[in-house]
Amino acid sequence: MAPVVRRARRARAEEQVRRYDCWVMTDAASPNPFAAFGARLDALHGAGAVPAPGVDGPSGPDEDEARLLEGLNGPQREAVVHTGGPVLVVAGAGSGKTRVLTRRIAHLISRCGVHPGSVLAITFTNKAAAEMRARVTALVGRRARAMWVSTFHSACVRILRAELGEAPEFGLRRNFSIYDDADARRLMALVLRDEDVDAKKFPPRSVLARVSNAKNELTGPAEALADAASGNDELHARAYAEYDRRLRAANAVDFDDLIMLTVRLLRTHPDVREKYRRRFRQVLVDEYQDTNHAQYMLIRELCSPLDPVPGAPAVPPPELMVVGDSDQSIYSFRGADVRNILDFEKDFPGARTILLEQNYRSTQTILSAANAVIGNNPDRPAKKLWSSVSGGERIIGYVSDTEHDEARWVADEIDRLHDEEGCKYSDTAVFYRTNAQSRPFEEVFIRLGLPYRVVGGVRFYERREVRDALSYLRAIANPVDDVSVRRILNVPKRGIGARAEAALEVFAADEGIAFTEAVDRVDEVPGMATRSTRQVRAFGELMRGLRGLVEQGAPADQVLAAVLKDSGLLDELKASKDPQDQTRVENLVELVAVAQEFVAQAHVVDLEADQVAVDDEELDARALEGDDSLGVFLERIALVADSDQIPDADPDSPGVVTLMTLHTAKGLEFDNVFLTGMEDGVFPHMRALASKDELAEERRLSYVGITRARRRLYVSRAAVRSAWGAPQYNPASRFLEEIPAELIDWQRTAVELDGWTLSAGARTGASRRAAGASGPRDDAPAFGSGRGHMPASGAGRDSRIVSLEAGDRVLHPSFGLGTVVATSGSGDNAKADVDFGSGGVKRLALRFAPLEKL
DNA sequence: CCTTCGTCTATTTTT
DNA sequence: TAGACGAAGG
Repeated sequence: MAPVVRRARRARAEEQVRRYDCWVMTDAASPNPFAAFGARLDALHGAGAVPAPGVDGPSGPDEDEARLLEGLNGPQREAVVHTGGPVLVVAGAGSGKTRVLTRRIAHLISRCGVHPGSVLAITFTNKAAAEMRARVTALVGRRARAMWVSTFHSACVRILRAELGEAPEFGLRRNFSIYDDADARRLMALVLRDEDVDAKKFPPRSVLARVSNAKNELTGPAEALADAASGNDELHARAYAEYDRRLRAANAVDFDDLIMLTVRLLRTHPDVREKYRRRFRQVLVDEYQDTNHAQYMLIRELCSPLDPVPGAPAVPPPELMVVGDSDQSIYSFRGADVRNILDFEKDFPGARTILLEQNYRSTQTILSAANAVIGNNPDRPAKKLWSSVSGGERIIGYVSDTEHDEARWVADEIDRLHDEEGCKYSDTAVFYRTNAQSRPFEEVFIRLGLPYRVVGGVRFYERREVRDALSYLRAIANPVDDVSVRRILNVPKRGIGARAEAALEVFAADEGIAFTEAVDRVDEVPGMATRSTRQVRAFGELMRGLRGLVEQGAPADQVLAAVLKDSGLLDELKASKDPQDQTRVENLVELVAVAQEFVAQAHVVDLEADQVAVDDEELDARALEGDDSLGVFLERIALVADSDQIPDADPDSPGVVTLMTLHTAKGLEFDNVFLTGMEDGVFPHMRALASKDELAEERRLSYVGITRARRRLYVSRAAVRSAWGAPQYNPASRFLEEIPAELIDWQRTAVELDGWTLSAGARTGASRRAAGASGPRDDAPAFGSGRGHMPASGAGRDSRIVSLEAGDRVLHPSFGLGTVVATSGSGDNAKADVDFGSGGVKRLALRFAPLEKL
């Protein structure tokens, strides 16, 4: 890099650090979950609605048909106007499905006389929901507000809160808590401990995963027990039953319950079911390929024919449109079942299928790469995306020495795009497979003063102090929520230890009362030290005071402020000398700001409600929420997703670079996309290598990643990557090799050095060799810019293996990366069976084999 | 009862 | 690397 440029960069970096550093840090740590809801409010005010580029311009309620169909291709048009039966829209990446969905809703409302309140649109994230609402509002005006546009989970919460009165047998009241994963894990850990289950053998996490699967299949605990085919199954079923029992006792549900219980409600209460079938005449589901069985059944319940009413005219069943792409199914680990979309025509007889194959997003080069990669998946309905934008720049590839160099290269290239090509930072995104990979990027970006934002990762709402504060709120809103109460019992430290907690627990169990009640009756609890008794009593006082505040109608932000102050949580952190605690204070302050914004927006919505004629049912729903500021706030927080936190691009600012996992990237698009960590073992992930199905899912993930790019796609990998201490030498991702070579312009490639794959910059004079087999090889210049990279460690193979055991990862000069599956013999006869993946399993004598233990 | 220190182990993706 | 957990000392 020329000195002048470097100096200029330094100056700019300093400036940007000044301008952004603080901002970047706090913002990365504290996303505002209500950004999405802000968009909705903007739309209501007729300002800042979010039209897609060149589409959906502002318009009035008297929109005429021609206008709604303008700019649509044949199949899109058909999807918009089709009525009279179920429709499946198979929408390839970038084929304009959001446009189809929004235009269809607008068309239904303004041309078909469909009442907005009878539209139910389900999206994958709150952000997508907010955007859809805004775009429909831009087309048909504010009457669109009566629509239900939400995620599966929010829609179910809404139905449950409204209808639980009809179903006392569920044992839930309307103010139920929603447990997230961490809460659920905590509860399951308690269950397993009390059942004397060995936590080593059955980690709460994995037991919970099975419970989750069962719920996604709509299997209850009794049924799970009946189906149990082994002692193992039985153990899980019993844990499931007890876990559920305690959830109900705490007046709480987990994520999976939201769906399962709603389905059960609709199945067992015909009156409720009929009510919603009558109400929702038009049902639209986005990302249908990611639905699980429970969600599928929910849709079925909602869209099946109505019971005939004697003497009344027959009401036709609700109309259903689902939109999806089986090639973008990337959530099967969470129970998503591609068969839902593949079997749609079978499940909904008379269904029409419409294919959207024209891509409006990417260049043909990018699409060719995507098609080539996804073409390697077996059992895939043939479809080929094509672009009207022919050609396009070649994909740029880069092999770095280490993950730090990779990050450095990415940062330099982003800078170049910004300086030379006039790209805004917000036009660029960096994707990786796992959250842990964000770190090197953050380090380099901070150093260079590149403004960035990490989406996901250690999330704001998962931070300890934030969870503590929220637990207070939940314990206030739902006093029988034992998990929350116990979490905060001794936070901040108030001298209530494990002994006291156990005594309270035993008392609660004996008396059959909630933990909170045991706290209130602490004087009766046997085995309490007087000292502890006093502390527990003070805690009870505190909680009663805070609940009193809510009863007086205090809004969420005030309750939160009182919690932080009265509990001493804030004081404890402020007094701490641990520098981390200062960040915690900032996070709590940020949480208060979030609550304030929530309250302010709720207020605006209320004002709107006064001005706009809203239909009765909308008012019903509002009445349910209106008096419960705290409850609604908690619910919103529980249901925010990572991708909800992505800021809308502001056309005037240079914006920030977005860093996120490939999963989070679904549904988004950027001019410039960096696909990083393209290494076998990283992406595709190690754990997926063994299974065909999982590998296919990884490939779909790569397809999703590639198709996020509008104009430029970059792929990169590191020859050496350190993961938990030790360096890993990962071979090139197989997905790289599935991209036709002529589409990639390698700016830097790897060479093979005595069997070691290293990137070009690591060559050390003597033993260099031409580019070998294990990396992408091409006509690229061997090495350029002379930035003085040093390989992380020498390529020497110095250590003779002393011992190996199953599970160790090893490197062999010709077979490559492998995993030890078994060992045999000892001393000079020691042998190891090593699985080299595509190279097969080899039995190697340790005395001779040039193995390197990693 | 709380703190501290050491050891251990886990690292996929998330509504 | 870090975060979580357990043992032991204050």
